[in-house]
Amino acid sequence: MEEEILPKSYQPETVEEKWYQFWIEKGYFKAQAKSHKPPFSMVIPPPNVTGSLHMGHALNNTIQDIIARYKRMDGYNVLWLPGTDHAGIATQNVVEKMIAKEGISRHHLGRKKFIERVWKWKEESGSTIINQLKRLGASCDWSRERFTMDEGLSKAVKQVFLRLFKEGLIQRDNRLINWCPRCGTALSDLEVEYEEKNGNLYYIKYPFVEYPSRFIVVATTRPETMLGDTAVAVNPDDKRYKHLVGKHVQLPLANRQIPIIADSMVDVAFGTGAVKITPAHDFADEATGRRHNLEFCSVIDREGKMSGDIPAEYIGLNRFEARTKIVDDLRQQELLLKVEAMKHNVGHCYRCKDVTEPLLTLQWFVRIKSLAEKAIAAVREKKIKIIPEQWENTYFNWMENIQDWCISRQIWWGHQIPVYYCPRCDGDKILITLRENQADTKRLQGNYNDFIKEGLSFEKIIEDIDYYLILDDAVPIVEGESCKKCGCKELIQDPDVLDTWFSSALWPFSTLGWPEHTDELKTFYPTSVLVTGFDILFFWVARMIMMGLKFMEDVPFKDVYIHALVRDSKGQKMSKSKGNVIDPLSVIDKFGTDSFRFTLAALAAQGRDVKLSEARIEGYKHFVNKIWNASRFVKMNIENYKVSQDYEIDIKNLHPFDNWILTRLNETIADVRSYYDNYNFNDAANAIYRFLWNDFCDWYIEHSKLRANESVVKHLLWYCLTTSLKLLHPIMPFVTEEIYQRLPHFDESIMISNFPVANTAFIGKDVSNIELLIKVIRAIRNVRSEMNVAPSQRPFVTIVAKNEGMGKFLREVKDFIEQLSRTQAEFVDELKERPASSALTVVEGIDIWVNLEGLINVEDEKNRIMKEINKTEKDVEFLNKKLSNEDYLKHAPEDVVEEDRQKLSVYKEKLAKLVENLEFLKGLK
RNA sequence: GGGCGGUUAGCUCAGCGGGAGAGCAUCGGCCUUACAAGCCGGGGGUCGUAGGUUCGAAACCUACACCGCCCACCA
Repeated sequence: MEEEILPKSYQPETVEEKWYQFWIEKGYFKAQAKSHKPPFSMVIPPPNVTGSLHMGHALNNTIQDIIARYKRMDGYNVLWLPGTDHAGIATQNVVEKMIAKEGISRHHLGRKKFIERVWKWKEESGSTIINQLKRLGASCDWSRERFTMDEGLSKAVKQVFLRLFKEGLIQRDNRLINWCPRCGTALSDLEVEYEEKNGNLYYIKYPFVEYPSRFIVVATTRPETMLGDTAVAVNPDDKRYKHLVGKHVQLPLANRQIPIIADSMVDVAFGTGAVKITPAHDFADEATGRRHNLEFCSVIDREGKMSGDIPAEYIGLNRFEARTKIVDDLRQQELLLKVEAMKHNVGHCYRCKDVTEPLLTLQWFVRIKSLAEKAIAAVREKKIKIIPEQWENTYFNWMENIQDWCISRQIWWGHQIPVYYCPRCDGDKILITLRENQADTKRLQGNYNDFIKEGLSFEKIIEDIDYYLILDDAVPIVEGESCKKCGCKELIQDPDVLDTWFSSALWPFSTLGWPEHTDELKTFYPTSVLVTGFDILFFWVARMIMMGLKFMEDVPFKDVYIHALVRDSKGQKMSKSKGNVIDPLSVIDKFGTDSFRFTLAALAAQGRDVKLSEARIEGYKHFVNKIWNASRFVKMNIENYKVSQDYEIDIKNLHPFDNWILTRLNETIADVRSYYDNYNFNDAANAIYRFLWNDFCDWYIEHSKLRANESVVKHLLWYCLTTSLKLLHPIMPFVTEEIYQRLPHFDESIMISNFPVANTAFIGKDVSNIELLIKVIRAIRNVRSEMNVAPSQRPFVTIVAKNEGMGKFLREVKDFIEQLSRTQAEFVDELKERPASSALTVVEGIDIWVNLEGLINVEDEKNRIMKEINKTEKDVEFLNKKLSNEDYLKHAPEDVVEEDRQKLSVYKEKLAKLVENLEFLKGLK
């Protein structure tokens, strides 16, 4: 069964790979689509398929693995479904950079070849992060690994798009959107990061048409957009400008005339109180423009260059060059009044950090309001619990102010929008072609079903829509499909792809086989918990809730556990540019996976960022080693003992130490269970740490050296260790398995053993006797240390205690006192005469005299006892004061007061003895 | 501008109405036959500031300060 003696220290590298393979081979990670066990499911937040593991992943997946392993041991049919995300823009950018090294761009390759290239890269690098997750110990059901662009998920995406479209929830529209000139695509509002930058506020003079020598002055941070101005706005209540509303000004440089309009959006106090309005390049101005029916004049193109109906000298300049030139030109024409430095927020692309540009373009949008309302309700009604709860506010705040979601991206890597256009037909009025296979149609539920029952009614509803939409389902659309109007077969698919987060939003049900009605969906949806960082609360979590409610008519998960960010030891965000990135894999190599995982768990307090340092991980490596050595001890001590699972402990006649350790163990089990259940992983980690180290090792093992031949001790050494290993296994899977296998064990693996259940007989049991014993031993050790008694010395101690109650108990455990305090003890009922040259310490009314003969002088003892007197005096003073306060006695609960009274009498007694002893010492000279 | 978190020992944090805690670091003593990656012991804090509630506040309330996030169309 188990091997010989354990090596002196734990070597992670030799065991981790071995056990991971073992678990996989045994199929422990696999979930059952149908099972008599209760289901428990999680879907992994899919990492970027071409990415590699960073600290955020490590924390995220460690937490999920802790939950998965705990629940599995606790009897659940656990599905932890893994997978990766195609990560549209991010992946495309990576591959573009790669081919740029070969001197080519994606446009050289063409769409088809480029996408082939990306797939190739995906095939090459896609396993990197999966393998890294495996090194972390992640117990995902790898047989169910999914990818957001695999066949099944693509089908789900198309279904969802079609249905949302048919319900009018997806629309195509010409609106102002955030555009990244570098990536060449539209972005959703969320994909723009605002950063405060130093900029200028330029005051520009716009001459009146009727009085060219007079001006209205506008202030702007973006003078280059003035070429697209179509109005100047003032506040209707602004007395300075009231009379000018309706007049026209000459737009400098552009040679156009634009009106002065009144709009309450204008802040009278800011700048000059007159605002240039550029509806095609500013979100606020867009709204104003729509309110006033202004012209939308685009002057910046998709590459961020000046274009459109503007003077030739500006055409082709990039935005920033144009700004410089326009300011110069204005200055030359004396139209620039002044320039003030000003900080303002500048939007950046979250993928490439280029400055984003509001552009007017034709895009696809999800009308999200109605979806959001249901998603808000689900959280309000606690159908979904967000943990920690404080995030609910953030969620509500965002959801209640949600804007339509721009889902089209002008890139190539992703789910191409399943919409087709007929190149021959009249551009603006086209029919819809819809095709689905019959089986699918039958399966669809609810409104949708009714909706498409008759092709006619559907066409009627959408007859005003000006494009073709075809569900590219089982059969490729290009083959055999034709335009219903002109019959042409050369339909062109919309070139845009969907926002990556569109497919991610379907993840909890698309990965379970939707739109098929699978056993997996039935068993595992809704999933039990989603574990994620707060940074994708809006990107992902909120959208999953909306889509889940819409298409599954149920929440996608019951709990959302939101964990913190991993930062460096100074609390700074880890980033490549700062050079403070700690690579999880190198940490694993250096310290082992278990110490790393334990560190993450121990630091992952709810609502706090994780400040990670290598020193910390190294510290917990010591803990791993401590467990290892405790196991060595246990193993050596049970060598010739046959461990039995059925060992019956005689609860009524337990040795006090056994009673104590079992009480501590069971309390720990109950605590750890509750901590795991409530996502308090740091508390769980600390509780196990304390039990194993401070209780089991420091006291139980140490005391057991005196009882080494008792079978109950052998049993309990094995039992307590094995049980705490099980508690720890979710956090430290490898070392716990290694030790479990080397000790006598009754399951094939610790992974499939039952998670410990607390024996209620030991919860809250009175163990004050051992607690007193520990205090006595500590007090003696304290005296020894303070008086510099060498550890090799075994002084006599005289303990004054009647042979009844606690005194009797202490007499019974004399051997342990002697062993653990390294003394020779004698007990007396009362002192006949003061022991010579001894130091006195008092514990709960029990006098303990440590004989220091030949070891110490009187002066040292005087000093020591003075210190103890001072401390005790303070205690007495404090309690006296408290107990003489009438208000306290009147208001405080009985038991609190009673406790204080008892404490006071104990302290007073102690003080009297100490003082008496001091007086004696003084008399000695 | 709105919102959320934080401020407790040198460091990282727990405590969230009844005498200030842990780990690490530090100091002193130990190679005591599981473990020096260890054992034993010590020192160290007017719990950000100012008010308030209370018999009693690190904890609850109100302001303020500083740090960190998130959201927002002051150009």
